Amino acid sequence: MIQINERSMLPIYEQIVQQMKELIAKGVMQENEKLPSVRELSAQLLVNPNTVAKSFQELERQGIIVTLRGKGTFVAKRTAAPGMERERMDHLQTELRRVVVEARHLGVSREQFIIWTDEEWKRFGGDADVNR
Amino acid sequence: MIQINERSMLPIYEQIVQQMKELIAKGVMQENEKLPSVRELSAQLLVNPNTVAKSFQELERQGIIVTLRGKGTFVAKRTAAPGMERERMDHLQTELRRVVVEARHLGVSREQFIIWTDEEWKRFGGDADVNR
Amino acid sequence: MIQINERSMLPIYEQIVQQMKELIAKGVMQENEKLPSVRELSAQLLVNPNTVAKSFQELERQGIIVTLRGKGTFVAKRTAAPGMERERMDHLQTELRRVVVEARHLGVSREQFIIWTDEEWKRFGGDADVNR
Amino acid sequence: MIQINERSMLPIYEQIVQQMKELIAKGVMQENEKLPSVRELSAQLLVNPNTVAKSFQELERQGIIVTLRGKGTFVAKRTAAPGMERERMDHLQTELRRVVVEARHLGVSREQFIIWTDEEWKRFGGDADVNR
DNA sequence: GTGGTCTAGACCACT
DNA sequence: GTGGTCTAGACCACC
Repeated sequence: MIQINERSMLPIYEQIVQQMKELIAKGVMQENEKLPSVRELSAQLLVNPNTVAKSFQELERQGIIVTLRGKGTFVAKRTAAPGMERERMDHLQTELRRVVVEARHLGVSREQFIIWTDEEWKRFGGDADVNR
Repeated sequence: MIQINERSMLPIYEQIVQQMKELIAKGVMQENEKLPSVRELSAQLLVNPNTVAKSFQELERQGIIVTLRGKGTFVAKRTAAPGMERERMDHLQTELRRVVVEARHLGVSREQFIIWTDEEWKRFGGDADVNR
Repeated sequence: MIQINERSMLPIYEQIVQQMKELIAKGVMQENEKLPSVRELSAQLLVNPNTVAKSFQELERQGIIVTLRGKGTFVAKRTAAPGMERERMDHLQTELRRVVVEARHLGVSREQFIIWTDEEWKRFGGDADVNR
Repeated sequence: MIQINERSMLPIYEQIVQQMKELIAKGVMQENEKLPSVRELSAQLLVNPNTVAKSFQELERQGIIVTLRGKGTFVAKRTAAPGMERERMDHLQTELRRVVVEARHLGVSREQFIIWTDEEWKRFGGDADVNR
Protein backbone atom coordinates (compact mmCIF):
# COMPACT_ATOMS: atom_id res chain seq x y z
CA MET A 1 0.00 0.00 0.00
CA ILE A 2 3.01 2.25 0.33
CA GLN A 3 5.13 3.36 -2.60
CA ILE A 4 8.76 4.25 -2.09
CA ASN A 5 10.48 6.55 -4.53
CA GLU A 6 14.18 6.00 -4.11
CA ARG A 7 15.01 9.01 -6.23
CA SER A 8 12.90 11.48 -4.27
CA MET A 9 14.71 14.09 -2.26
CA LEU A 10 12.48 13.21 0.69
CA PRO A 11 14.16 10.64 2.91
CA ILE A 12 12.62 7.19 2.65
CA TYR A 13 11.62 7.20 6.28
CA GLU A 14 9.73 10.47 5.70
CA GLN A 15 7.94 8.99 2.72
CA ILE A 16 6.75 6.18 4.95
CA VAL A 17 5.64 8.63 7.63
CA GLN A 18 3.84 10.70 5.03
CA GLN A 19 2.01 7.84 3.39
CA MET A 20 1.14 6.14 6.64
CA LYS A 21 -0.50 9.37 7.72
CA GLU A 22 -2.40 9.45 4.45
CA LEU A 23 -3.60 5.89 4.93
CA ILE A 24 -4.86 6.76 8.39
CA ALA A 25 -6.43 10.01 7.24
CA LYS A 26 -8.20 8.10 4.46
CA GLY A 27 -9.44 5.57 6.96
CA VAL A 28 -7.68 2.68 5.23
CA MET A 29 -6.05 2.12 8.59
CA GLN A 30 -8.52 2.35 11.46
CA GLU A 31 -8.03 3.19 15.11
CA ASN A 32 -6.36 0.42 17.10
CA GLU A 33 -5.60 -1.50 13.93
CA LYS A 34 -2.26 -3.25 13.93
CA LEU A 35 0.38 -2.00 11.56
CA PRO A 36 2.57 -4.48 9.74
CA SER A 37 5.64 -5.31 11.80
CA VAL A 38 8.90 -3.52 11.11
CA ARG A 39 10.38 -6.65 9.54
CA GLU A 40 7.31 -7.35 7.44
CA LEU A 41 7.07 -3.85 6.06
CA SER A 42 10.78 -3.58 5.45
CA ALA A 43 10.70 -6.81 3.46
CA GLN A 44 7.70 -5.63 1.50
CA LEU A 45 9.16 -2.23 0.67
CA LEU A 46 12.64 -3.63 0.05
CA VAL A 47 13.96 -1.23 2.62
CA ASN A 48 16.20 -1.72 5.62
CA PRO A 49 14.36 -2.54 8.87
CA ASN A 50 16.13 0.35 10.58
CA THR A 51 14.58 2.76 8.14
CA VAL A 52 11.09 1.48 8.80
CA ALA A 53 11.77 1.53 12.53
CA LYS A 54 12.77 5.17 12.27
CA SER A 55 9.49 5.97 10.55
CA PHE A 56 7.51 4.23 13.26
CA GLN A 57 9.36 6.11 15.97
CA GLU A 58 8.64 9.38 14.24
CA LEU A 59 4.96 8.50 13.87
CA GLU A 60 4.83 7.60 17.54
CA ARG A 61 6.48 10.89 18.46
CA GLN A 62 3.72 12.63 16.55
CA GLY A 63 1.11 10.67 18.46
CA ILE A 64 -0.23 8.97 15.32
CA ILE A 65 0.59 5.43 16.40
CA VAL A 66 1.46 3.67 19.64
CA THR A 67 3.83 0.79 20.12
CA LEU A 68 3.07 -1.90 22.68
CA ARG A 69 6.23 -3.59 23.77
CA GLY A 70 6.55 -7.05 22.34
CA LYS A 71 3.12 -6.84 20.76
CA GLY A 72 3.49 -4.53 17.82
CA THR A 73 2.44 -1.06 16.77
CA PHE A 74 -1.09 0.20 16.41
CA VAL A 75 -2.98 3.18 15.08
CA ALA A 76 -3.48 5.53 18.03
CA LYS A 77 -6.78 6.83 19.21
CA ARG A 78 -6.92 10.39 18.02
CA THR A 79 -6.47 12.35 21.22
CA ALA A 80 -4.16 15.01 19.88
CA ALA A 81 -0.93 15.55 21.75
CA PRO A 82 -1.88 18.48 23.98
CA GLY A 83 1.03 20.88 23.69
CA MET A 84 2.36 19.92 20.30
CA GLU A 85 -0.71 21.10 18.45
CA ARG A 86 -0.02 24.81 18.39
CA GLU A 87 3.44 24.19 16.98
CA ARG A 88 2.20 21.88 14.27
CA MET A 89 -0.61 24.29 13.43
CA ASP A 90 1.92 27.05 12.80
CA HIS A 91 3.95 24.67 10.70
CA LEU A 92 0.89 23.84 8.67
CA GLN A 93 0.20 27.48 7.91
CA THR A 94 3.79 28.06 6.82
CA GLU A 95 3.56 25.14 4.42
CA LEU A 96 0.25 26.36 3.11
CA ARG A 97 1.81 29.72 2.34
CA ARG A 98 4.61 28.06 0.41
CA VAL A 99 2.13 26.12 -1.66
CA VAL A 100 0.08 29.22 -2.38
CA VAL A 101 3.15 31.16 -3.46
CA GLU A 102 4.13 28.36 -5.77
CA ALA A 103 0.63 28.26 -7.24
CA ARG A 104 0.70 31.99 -7.94
CA HIS A 105 4.03 31.65 -9.70
CA LEU A 106 2.62 28.95 -11.91
CA GLY A 107 -0.32 31.15 -12.80
CA VAL A 108 -2.90 28.96 -11.12
CA SER A 109 -6.15 30.83 -10.50
CA ARG A 110 -7.69 31.01 -7.08
CA GLU A 111 -10.68 29.07 -8.35
CA GLN A 112 -8.55 26.27 -9.76
CA PHE A 113 -6.63 26.07 -6.53
CA ILE A 114 -9.78 25.70 -4.46
CA ILE A 115 -10.99 22.97 -6.79
CA TRP A 116 -7.77 21.04 -6.31
CA THR A 117 -8.01 21.50 -2.58
CA ASP A 118 -11.51 20.07 -2.59
CA GLU A 119 -10.40 17.10 -4.65
CA GLU A 120 -7.66 16.29 -2.18
CA TRP A 121 -10.04 16.85 0.69
CA LYS A 122 -12.48 14.35 -0.72
CA ARG A 123 -9.78 11.76 -1.29
CA PHE A 124 -9.54 11.54 2.45
CA GLY A 125 -12.99 10.45 3.41
CA GLY A 126 -15.31 13.37 3.04
CA ASP A 127 -16.29 14.72 6.40
CA ALA A 128 -14.60 12.33 8.79
CA ASP A 129 -12.38 13.76 11.50
CA VAL A 130 -14.10 17.09 11.46
CA ASN A 131 -15.92 16.50 14.69
CA ARG A 132 -13.54 16.83 17.57
CA MET B 1 14.04 42.01 2.67
CA ILE B 2 14.92 38.37 3.10
CA GLN B 3 14.95 36.64 6.47
CA ILE B 4 17.22 33.65 7.00
CA ASN B 5 16.47 31.11 9.69
CA GLU B 6 19.71 29.24 10.25
CA ARG B 7 18.04 26.45 12.16
CA SER B 8 15.18 25.69 9.84
CA MET B 9 15.24 22.26 8.29
CA LEU B 10 14.99 23.95 4.91
CA PRO B 11 18.43 24.59 3.46
CA ILE B 12 19.39 28.23 3.51
CA TYR B 13 19.61 28.35 -0.26
CA GLU B 14 16.04 27.06 -0.45
CA GLN B 15 14.90 29.76 1.95
CA ILE B 16 16.37 32.35 -0.37
CA VAL B 17 14.72 30.75 -3.40
CA GLN B 18 11.41 30.59 -1.59
CA GLN B 19 11.46 34.18 -0.39
CA MET B 20 12.71 35.54 -3.66
CA LYS B 21 9.74 33.89 -5.31
CA GLU B 22 7.46 35.46 -2.72
CA LEU B 23 8.91 38.88 -3.41
CA ILE B 24 8.26 38.44 -7.10
CA ALA B 25 4.78 37.03 -6.52
CA LYS B 26 3.97 40.02 -4.35
CA GLY B 27 5.25 42.37 -7.02
CA VAL B 28 7.97 43.80 -4.79
CA MET B 29 10.37 42.69 -7.51
CA GLN B 30 9.13 43.47 -11.00
CA GLU B 31 9.92 41.90 -14.35
CA ASN B 32 13.33 42.86 -15.68
CA GLU B 33 14.30 44.40 -12.36
CA LYS B 34 17.88 43.82 -11.36
CA LEU B 35 18.62 41.59 -8.39
CA PRO B 36 21.40 42.40 -5.92
CA SER B 37 24.65 40.70 -6.79
CA VAL B 38 25.66 37.48 -5.13
CA ARG B 39 28.35 39.28 -3.16
CA GLU B 40 26.01 42.04 -2.05
CA LEU B 41 23.27 39.71 -0.96
CA SER B 42 25.62 37.32 0.79
CA ALA B 43 27.10 40.20 2.76
CA GLN B 44 23.66 41.46 3.66
CA LEU B 45 22.32 38.07 4.76
CA LEU B 46 25.55 37.05 6.50
CA VAL B 47 25.60 33.93 4.42
CA ASN B 48 28.30 32.24 2.42
CA PRO B 49 28.45 33.56 -1.19
CA ASN B 50 28.36 29.97 -2.44
CA THR B 51 24.99 29.56 -0.78
CA VAL B 52 23.55 32.64 -2.48
CA ALA B 53 25.02 31.57 -5.79
CA LYS B 54 23.31 28.21 -5.43
CA SER B 55 19.97 29.95 -4.87
CA PHE B 56 20.39 31.99 -8.03
CA GLN B 57 21.22 28.88 -10.03
CA GLU B 58 18.10 27.21 -8.76
CA LEU B 59 15.96 30.26 -9.53
CA GLU B 60 17.42 30.37 -13.01
CA ARG B 61 16.76 26.66 -13.50
CA GLN B 62 13.13 27.35 -12.64
CA GLY B 63 13.03 30.19 -15.15
CA ILE B 64 12.28 32.79 -12.50
CA ILE B 65 15.38 34.88 -13.13
CA VAL B 66 17.95 35.22 -15.90
CA THR B 67 21.62 36.07 -15.63
CA LEU B 68 23.18 38.19 -18.35
CA ARG B 69 26.93 37.75 -18.40
CA GLY B 70 28.66 40.87 -17.21
CA LYS B 71 25.43 42.70 -16.58
CA GLY B 72 23.85 40.99 -13.61
CA THR B 73 20.80 38.98 -12.73
CA PHE B 74 17.23 40.01 -13.54
CA VAL B 75 13.68 38.95 -12.88
CA ALA B 76 12.64 36.95 -15.94
CA LYS B 77 9.59 37.54 -18.04
CA ARG B 78 7.12 34.89 -17.08
CA THR B 79 6.80 31.84 -19.38
CA ALA B 80 10.56 31.80 -19.60
CA ALA B 81 10.85 28.04 -19.13
CA PRO B 82 7.78 26.36 -20.55
CA GLY B 83 9.18 22.85 -20.16
CA MET B 84 9.63 23.18 -16.45
CA GLU B 85 6.02 23.91 -15.78
CA ARG B 86 4.61 20.41 -15.98
CA GLU B 87 7.19 19.26 -13.44
CA ARG B 88 6.48 22.08 -11.06
CA MET B 89 2.74 21.61 -11.45
CA ASP B 90 3.03 17.99 -10.36
CA HIS B 91 5.22 19.04 -7.48
CA LEU B 92 2.62 21.61 -6.46
CA GLN B 93 -0.12 19.03 -6.32
CA THR B 94 2.00 16.67 -4.27
CA GLU B 95 2.70 19.39 -1.75
CA LEU B 96 -0.93 20.41 -1.65
CA ARG B 97 -1.85 16.85 -0.82
CA ARG B 98 0.68 16.75 2.00
CA VAL B 99 -0.71 19.95 3.47
CA VAL B 100 -4.26 18.66 3.26
CA VAL B 101 -3.32 15.39 4.95
CA GLU B 102 -1.61 17.29 7.72
CA ALA B 103 -4.64 19.53 8.14
CA ARG B 104 -6.93 16.52 8.44
CA HIS B 105 -4.70 14.96 11.09
CA LEU B 106 -4.83 18.18 13.06
CA GLY B 107 -8.60 18.23 12.84
CA VAL B 108 -8.82 21.38 10.74
CA SER B 109 -12.19 21.74 9.03
CA ARG B 110 -12.50 22.19 5.29
CA GLU B 111 -13.99 25.62 5.85
CA GLN B 112 -11.15 26.78 8.05
CA PHE B 113 -8.66 25.51 5.52
CA ILE B 114 -10.29 27.46 2.71
CA ILE B 115 -10.28 30.60 4.85
CA TRP B 116 -6.56 30.24 5.46
CA THR B 117 -5.98 29.67 1.79
CA ASP B 118 -7.82 32.86 0.94
CA GLU B 119 -5.83 34.82 3.49
CA GLU B 120 -2.58 33.65 1.99
CA TRP B 121 -3.91 34.30 -1.47
CA LYS B 122 -4.69 37.88 -0.61
CA ARG B 123 -1.29 38.45 0.96
CA PHE B 124 0.11 38.17 -2.54
CA GLY B 125 -1.62 40.91 -4.44
CA GLY B 126 -5.23 40.09 -5.06
CA ASP B 127 -5.87 38.92 -8.59
CA ALA B 128 -2.57 39.42 -10.35
CA ASP B 129 -1.10 36.58 -12.41
CA VAL B 130 -4.45 35.04 -13.06
CA ASN B 131 -4.66 36.00 -16.72
CA ARG B 132 -2.37 34.01 -18.92
CA MET C 1 34.06 14.82 29.89
CA ILE C 2 31.47 12.15 29.31
CA GLN C 3 31.69 8.66 30.76
CA ILE C 4 30.04 5.76 28.99
CA ASN C 5 29.07 2.68 30.96
CA GLU C 6 28.66 -0.10 28.43
CA ARG C 7 27.09 -2.38 31.01
CA SER C 8 24.40 0.04 32.12
CA MET C 9 20.86 -0.81 31.20
CA LEU C 10 20.46 2.77 29.96
CA PRO C 11 21.13 2.92 26.23
CA ILE C 12 24.41 4.60 25.38
CA TYR C 13 22.70 7.36 23.49
CA GLU C 14 20.62 8.12 26.58
CA GLN C 15 23.72 8.27 28.73
CA ILE C 16 25.12 10.86 26.37
CA VAL C 17 21.87 12.84 26.45
CA GLN C 18 21.82 12.64 30.24
CA GLN C 19 25.38 13.74 30.77
CA MET C 20 25.27 16.45 28.16
CA LYS C 21 22.30 17.90 30.00
CA GLU C 22 24.29 17.74 33.22
CA LEU C 23 27.22 19.54 31.62
CA ILE C 24 24.91 22.28 30.44
CA ALA C 25 23.08 22.48 33.77
CA LYS C 26 26.43 22.79 35.53
CA GLY C 27 27.47 25.53 33.16
CA VAL C 28 30.46 23.60 31.85
CA MET C 29 28.89 24.10 28.46
CA GLN C 30 27.64 27.64 27.94
CA GLU C 31 24.92 29.03 25.70
CA ASN C 32 25.91 29.12 22.04
CA GLU C 33 29.02 27.12 22.74
CA LYS C 34 29.88 24.60 20.05
CA LEU C 35 29.61 20.93 20.94
CA PRO C 36 32.24 18.52 19.68
CA SER C 37 31.30 17.18 16.27
CA VAL C 38 29.60 13.82 15.98
CA ARG C 39 32.74 12.24 14.60
CA GLU C 40 34.97 13.78 17.22
CA LEU C 41 32.83 12.73 20.14
CA SER C 42 32.26 9.26 18.75
CA ALA C 43 36.01 8.78 18.41
CA GLN C 44 36.58 10.07 21.91
CA LEU C 45 33.93 7.89 23.52
CA LEU C 46 34.78 4.87 21.37
CA VAL C 47 31.22 4.76 20.24
CA ASN C 48 29.65 4.56 16.81
CA PRO C 49 28.97 7.93 15.17
CA ASN C 50 25.36 6.92 14.63
CA THR C 51 24.90 6.55 18.34
CA VAL C 52 26.24 10.01 19.05
CA ALA C 53 24.13 11.42 16.23
CA LYS C 54 21.05 9.89 17.80
CA SER C 55 21.89 11.59 21.10
CA PHE C 56 22.25 14.94 19.40
CA GLN C 57 18.95 14.54 17.61
CA GLU C 58 17.26 13.73 20.88
CA LEU C 59 18.83 16.74 22.58
CA GLU C 60 17.68 18.91 19.71
CA ARG C 61 14.18 17.51 19.98
CA GLN C 62 14.22 18.55 23.62
CA GLY C 63 15.33 22.04 22.68
CA ILE C 64 18.61 21.75 24.57
CA ILE C 65 20.86 22.18 21.54
CA VAL C 66 20.47 23.45 17.98
CA THR C 67 22.18 22.15 14.89
CA LEU C 68 23.24 24.54 12.17
CA ARG C 69 23.49 22.72 8.90
CA GLY C 70 27.08 22.24 7.83
CA LYS C 71 28.35 24.26 10.78
CA GLY C 72 27.89 22.04 13.77
CA THR C 73 25.73 21.83 16.87
CA PHE C 74 25.51 24.39 19.63
CA VAL C 75 24.05 24.81 23.09
CA ALA C 76 20.64 26.41 22.62
CA LYS C 77 19.51 29.61 24.25
CA ARG C 78 17.18 28.54 26.98
CA THR C 79 13.81 29.61 25.66
CA ALA C 80 11.87 26.57 26.76
CA ALA C 81 9.89 24.79 24.11
CA PRO C 82 6.45 26.30 24.63
CA GLY C 83 4.09 23.34 24.61
CA MET C 84 6.44 20.57 25.65
CA GLU C 85 6.98 21.98 29.13
CA ARG C 86 3.78 20.85 30.75
CA GLU C 87 4.40 17.32 29.57
CA ARG C 88 7.97 17.24 30.81
CA MET C 89 6.90 18.78 34.12
CA ASP C 90 4.47 15.92 34.67
CA HIS C 91 7.17 13.47 33.74
CA LEU C 92 9.47 15.08 36.28
CA GLN C 93 6.94 14.69 39.07
CA THR C 94 6.39 11.05 38.22
CA GLU C 95 10.11 10.41 38.39
CA LEU C 96 10.38 12.29 41.65
CA ARG C 97 7.69 10.09 43.12
CA ARG C 98 9.56 6.97 42.08
CA VAL C 99 12.71 8.22 43.72
CA VAL C 100 10.88 9.08 46.92
CA VAL C 101 9.26 5.66 47.06
CA GLU C 102 12.63 4.03 46.62
CA ALA C 103 14.10 6.18 49.36
CA ARG C 104 11.32 5.20 51.78
CA HIS C 105 11.92 1.55 51.03
CA LEU C 106 15.57 1.94 51.82
CA GLY C 107 14.73 3.59 55.11
CA VAL C 108 16.16 6.96 54.17
CA SER C 109 14.86 9.70 56.43
CA ARG C 110 13.21 12.80 55.05
CA GLU C 111 16.05 14.91 56.44
CA GLN C 112 18.71 12.78 54.80
CA PHE C 113 16.88 12.92 51.51
CA ILE C 114 16.67 16.71 51.60
CA ILE C 115 20.38 16.90 52.34
CA TRP C 116 21.16 14.75 49.31
CA THR C 117 18.89 16.86 47.20
CA ASP C 118 20.71 19.99 48.27
CA GLU C 119 24.06 18.42 47.50
CA GLU C 120 22.97 17.57 43.99
CA TRP C 121 21.43 20.98 43.60
CA LYS C 122 24.70 22.67 44.51
CA ARG C 123 26.65 20.49 42.10
CA PHE C 124 24.84 22.31 39.36
CA GLY C 125 25.88 25.86 39.91
CA GLY C 126 24.10 27.14 42.98
CA ASP C 127 21.41 29.56 41.96
CA ALA C 128 21.82 29.83 38.21
CA ASP C 129 18.84 29.16 35.98
CA VAL C 130 16.39 30.04 38.68
CA ASN C 131 15.44 33.36 37.16
CA ARG C 132 13.23 32.89 34.18
CA MET D 1 -4.97 -1.76 43.07
CA ILE D 2 -2.32 -1.75 40.40
CA GLN D 3 -2.62 0.25 37.20
CA ILE D 4 -0.81 -0.92 34.07
CA ASN D 5 0.05 1.51 31.32
CA GLU D 6 0.70 -0.61 28.27
CA ARG D 7 2.34 2.20 26.39
CA SER D 8 4.71 3.46 29.01
CA MET D 9 8.37 3.13 28.20
CA LEU D 10 8.78 1.28 31.49
CA PRO D 11 8.40 -2.46 31.01
CA ILE D 12 5.15 -3.78 32.42
CA TYR D 13 6.98 -5.98 34.90
CA GLU D 14 8.78 -2.89 36.20
CA GLN D 15 5.49 -1.08 36.63
CA ILE D 16 4.26 -3.92 38.78
CA VAL D 17 7.46 -3.89 40.82
CA GLN D 18 7.24 -0.13 41.25
CA GLN D 19 3.61 -0.08 42.31
CA MET D 20 3.95 -3.06 44.58
CA LYS D 21 6.71 -1.19 46.35
CA GLU D 22 4.46 1.84 46.62
CA LEU D 23 1.69 -0.25 48.16
CA ILE D 24 4.12 -1.57 50.74
CA ALA D 25 5.61 1.85 51.41
CA LYS D 26 2.13 3.23 51.93
CA GLY D 27 1.33 0.40 54.29
CA VAL D 28 -1.51 -0.92 52.18
CA MET D 29 0.38 -4.18 52.17
CA GLN D 30 1.76 -5.10 55.59
CA GLU D 31 4.68 -7.29 56.60
CA ASN D 32 3.94 -10.99 56.23
CA GLU D 33 0.77 -10.27 54.31
CA LYS D 34 0.11 -12.69 51.45
CA LEU D 35 0.29 -11.39 47.91
CA PRO D 36 -2.16 -12.56 45.25
CA SER D 37 -0.87 -15.48 43.24
CA VAL D 38 0.78 -14.96 39.89
CA ARG D 39 -2.22 -16.43 38.10
CA GLU D 40 -4.68 -14.32 40.05
CA LEU D 41 -2.81 -11.09 39.50
CA SER D 42 -2.14 -11.78 35.84
CA ALA D 43 -5.85 -12.40 35.27
CA GLN D 44 -6.76 -9.24 37.11
CA LEU D 45 -4.26 -7.03 35.27
CA LEU D 46 -4.86 -8.66 31.89
CA VAL D 47 -1.19 -9.34 31.63
CA ASN D 48 0.78 -12.40 30.67
CA PRO D 49 1.51 -14.63 33.72
CA ASN D 50 5.17 -14.68 32.69
CA THR D 51 5.26 -10.94 33.12
CA VAL D 52 3.83 -11.07 36.64
CA ALA D 53 6.19 -13.90 37.54
CA LYS D 54 9.11 -11.77 36.42
CA SER D 55 7.95 -8.94 38.66
CA PHE D 56 7.81 -11.25 41.66
CA GLN D 57 11.29 -12.55 40.92
CA GLU D 58 12.59 -9.01 40.80
CA LEU D 59 10.83 -8.09 44.05
CA GLU D 60 12.28 -11.16 45.67
CA ARG D 61 15.75 -10.31 44.38
CA GLN D 62 15.37 -6.94 46.07
CA GLY D 63 14.32 -8.60 49.30
CA ILE D 64 10.90 -6.95 49.29
CA ILE D 65 8.94 -10.18 49.22
CA VAL D 66 9.64 -13.84 49.93
CA THR D 67 8.12 -16.91 48.34
CA LEU D 68 7.50 -19.94 50.49
CA ARG D 69 7.22 -23.03 48.35
CA GLY D 70 3.71 -24.33 48.28
CA LYS D 71 2.41 -21.58 50.52
CA GLY D 72 2.55 -18.43 48.46
CA THR D 73 4.32 -15.10 48.34
CA PHE D 74 4.52 -12.72 51.28
CA VAL D 75 5.71 -9.23 52.09
CA ALA D 76 9.15 -9.68 53.61
CA LYS D 77 10.31 -8.37 56.94
CA ARG D 78 12.47 -5.39 56.18
CA THR D 79 16.25 -5.96 56.22
CA ALA D 80 15.70 -9.20 54.41
CA ALA D 81 18.54 -8.63 51.96
CA PRO D 82 21.22 -6.53 53.58
CA GLY D 83 23.72 -7.00 50.77
CA MET D 84 21.46 -5.45 48.16
CA GLU D 85 21.17 -2.19 49.98
CA ARG D 86 24.46 -0.62 48.98
CA GLU D 87 23.65 -1.25 45.32
CA ARG D 88 20.17 0.18 45.59
CA MET D 89 21.45 3.15 47.56
CA ASP D 90 23.85 4.04 44.75
CA HIS D 91 21.08 3.61 42.25
CA LEU D 92 18.88 5.92 44.28
CA GLN D 93 21.47 8.67 44.27
CA THR D 94 21.99 8.35 40.54
CA GLU D 95 18.28 8.70 39.93
CA LEU D 96 18.04 11.63 42.30
CA ARG D 97 20.74 13.37 40.34
CA ARG D 98 18.89 12.77 37.09
CA VAL D 99 15.71 14.23 38.51
CA VAL D 100 17.55 17.28 39.83
CA VAL D 101 19.22 17.88 36.47
CA GLU D 102 15.88 17.64 34.73
CA ALA D 103 14.35 20.06 37.23
CA ARG D 104 17.12 22.58 36.63
CA HIS D 105 16.63 22.35 32.87
CA LEU D 106 12.95 23.02 33.33
CA GLY D 107 13.70 26.04 35.45
CA VAL D 108 12.22 24.64 38.66
CA SER D 109 13.43 26.49 41.73
CA ARG D 110 15.04 24.68 44.64
CA GLU D 111 12.15 25.73 46.88
CA GLN D 112 9.53 24.34 44.52
CA PHE D 113 11.45 21.12 44.25
CA ILE D 114 11.57 20.68 48.02
CA ILE D 115 7.86 21.35 48.23
CA TRP D 116 7.16 18.63 45.69
CA THR D 117 9.44 16.27 47.55
CA ASP D 118 7.53 16.88 50.77
CA GLU D 119 4.23 16.29 49.04
CA GLU D 120 5.39 12.95 47.73
CA TRP D 121 6.89 12.12 51.09
CA LYS D 122 3.57 12.72 52.81
CA ARG D 123 1.69 10.60 50.26
CA PHE D 124 3.47 7.62 51.74
CA GLY D 125 2.43 7.69 55.34
CA GLY D 126 4.14 10.47 57.19
CA ASP D 127 7.03 9.24 59.30
CA ALA D 128 6.89 5.51 58.96
CA ASP D 129 10.09 3.62 58.08
CA VAL D 130 12.26 6.33 59.49
CA ASN D 131 13.22 4.44 62.59
CA ARG D 132 15.70 1.71 61.85
C1' DG E 1 7.07 -13.02 17.79
C1' DT E 2 7.79 -7.74 18.66
C1' DG E 3 10.40 -3.19 18.63
C1' DG E 4 14.89 -0.97 20.46
C1' DT E 5 19.77 -0.48 20.25
C1' DC E 6 24.33 -0.72 18.40
C1' DT E 7 28.17 -1.30 15.01
C1' DA E 8 30.50 -0.81 10.59
C1' DG E 9 30.86 1.59 6.84
C1' DA E 10 28.91 4.17 2.95
C1' DC E 11 26.91 8.25 0.48
C1' DC E 12 24.94 12.79 0.28
C1' DA E 13 23.61 17.75 0.95
C1' DC E 14 24.92 21.84 3.03
C1' DT E 15 28.34 25.44 4.50
C1' DG F 1 34.35 20.28 7.41
C1' DT F 2 29.42 19.44 9.30
C1' DG F 3 25.16 16.51 10.35
C1' DG F 4 21.56 13.39 7.95
C1' DT F 5 20.40 9.14 5.83
C1' DC F 6 20.74 4.39 4.56
C1' DT F 7 22.30 -0.51 4.49
C1' DA F 8 23.85 -4.86 6.49
C1' DG F 9 23.67 -7.54 10.08
C1' DA F 10 23.88 -8.36 15.04
C1' DC F 11 22.16 -8.61 19.91
C1' DC F 12 18.81 -7.73 23.46
C1' DA F 13 14.59 -7.08 26.39
C1' DC F 14 9.90 -7.77 26.41
C1' DC F 15 5.59 -10.33 25.76
